[in-house]
Amino acid sequence: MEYTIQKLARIAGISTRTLRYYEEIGIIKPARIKSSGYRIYGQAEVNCLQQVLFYKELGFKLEVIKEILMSPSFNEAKALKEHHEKLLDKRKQLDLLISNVEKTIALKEGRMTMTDQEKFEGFKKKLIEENERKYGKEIREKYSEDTINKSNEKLLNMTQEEYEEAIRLGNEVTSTLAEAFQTGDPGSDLAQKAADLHRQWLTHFWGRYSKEAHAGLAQMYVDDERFRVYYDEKQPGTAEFLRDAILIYAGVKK
Amino acid sequence: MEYTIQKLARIAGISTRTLRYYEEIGIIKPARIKSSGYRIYGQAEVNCLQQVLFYKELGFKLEVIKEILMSPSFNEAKALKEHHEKLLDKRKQLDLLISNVEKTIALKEGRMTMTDQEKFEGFKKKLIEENERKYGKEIREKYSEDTINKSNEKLLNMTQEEYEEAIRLGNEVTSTLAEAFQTGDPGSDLAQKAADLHRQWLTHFWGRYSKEAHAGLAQMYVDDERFRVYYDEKQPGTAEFLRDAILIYAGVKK
DNA sequence: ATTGACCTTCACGTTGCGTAAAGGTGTATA
DNA sequence: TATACACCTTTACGCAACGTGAAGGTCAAT
Repeated sequence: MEYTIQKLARIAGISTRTLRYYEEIGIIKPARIKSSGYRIYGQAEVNCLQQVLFYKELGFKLEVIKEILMSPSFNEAKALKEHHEKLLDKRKQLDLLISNVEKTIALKEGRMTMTDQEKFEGFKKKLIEENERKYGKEIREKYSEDTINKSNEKLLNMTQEEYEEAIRLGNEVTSTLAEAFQTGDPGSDLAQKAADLHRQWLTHFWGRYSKEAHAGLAQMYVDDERFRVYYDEKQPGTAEFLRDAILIYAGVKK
Repeated sequence: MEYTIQKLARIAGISTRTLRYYEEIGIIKPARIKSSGYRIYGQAEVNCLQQVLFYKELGFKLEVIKEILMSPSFNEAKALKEHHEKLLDKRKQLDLLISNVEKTIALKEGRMTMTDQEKFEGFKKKLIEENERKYGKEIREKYSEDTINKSNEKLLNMTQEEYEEAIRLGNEVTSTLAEAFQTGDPGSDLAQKAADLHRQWLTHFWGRYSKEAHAGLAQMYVDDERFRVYYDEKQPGTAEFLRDAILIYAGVKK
């Protein structure tokens, strides 16, 4: 049986380039070459190629395969064992690498969360300090020490996820409120939704909820200039609107 | 602190070529370049290089390292985990390869020893059969059945190493004998050495040694044409010479 | 004669540098 | 000041095992 280069490549499952390359480095030569220059391979070449591919699958370098196949005196058993040793060394190296990468991942993860934790903790503390500095005295006067302390404590004990949820809720309150403000009606569904969101937001900081406290806070939003500015910033009257919505929500007003 | 390319290479433990290559592929650029064209690196570059080498040790490709270091938004954790996955895949591949090589070694060894064993066993059996066919009757007449059977049994139980040792000894007997034959004196040191080697050779086939049996065998080498031809083949008179040497060695002659 | 599949050689690209070659620069010393 | 010597520069080939064209010739069938 005779094969053209492509036929041999197909039965061997390799490319014609590979066959030409093998010829180039002297591993397999065609049985003969036609006058047209076409390579013609015979059965012997098929067998040889089989051997080559076998050793290649075992990860031998082509130069070594060439040596093995070219000189029958070549100690194949020795070559196999040496190759085996080399592969074991390679695996050792690889294991070391993997272990190092794993260590790095653990370390980075540790440091990341550490860093983030630190940042987060620092952020929360700063928030509380700022609250204290800004509103401390007055709030402690208006609300019981207990409420404030619990609020701060809760803040400090919040996980990052909880914190982010609280922030998200806060933003939702703001946006819903802005939208509801357009209706002009603190009793409207949207305004009541804003009030509800505000309650949810509040419970993230206050341990428990009471209509009275909620209503009281709402009133404070109007009474205290600093809070009022925060809400009125974009739309004057928003603080008052929120207070009314909350009062309705809390059932102290209709 | 400013560094020339070689100084930086030295503190980093790499070559200047490597630094220039890193510059070529856009990983590290010198802080500035002097009018002479000399590259000058600063502290920032030292730090950057440190990062590069760190990732390189973890087996990252330079292109990936570049991405990691160039864009701070790059998800390093993800890159590490992907890399980790790739390394695990690589190890799996390697394990498979090693297992295949091991199987091949076992197979080849198995086949080799099997083949050799088979060859060897067959060879031994043929030897005995031949012995029986050639000399059987007569030898069984001259020596006891017991001696013959024991000899054959011993032959069959010989390991390949023992067998090869016996062959080797046999060859040594022949060569030493040929050399000793030149002296013309069966009592010479060399002839006695040949006799001793012959005894050693003999004990490989006979379980135990006795001067009498040795002397008897020696006599047979002369009396039996077939044995005599074997020894006299290269030098006529060798069989007789060996017999005399053995008789002296065994102490039955002086 | 033309198509379309197949063949040829030549040659560049891949990865991470090693290793020259050919020639300019910096600095210490005779 | 000349010179030696260490250091610098750019350019470019080499490595392993092919992949991937490009440019052009061959074969078999229509």
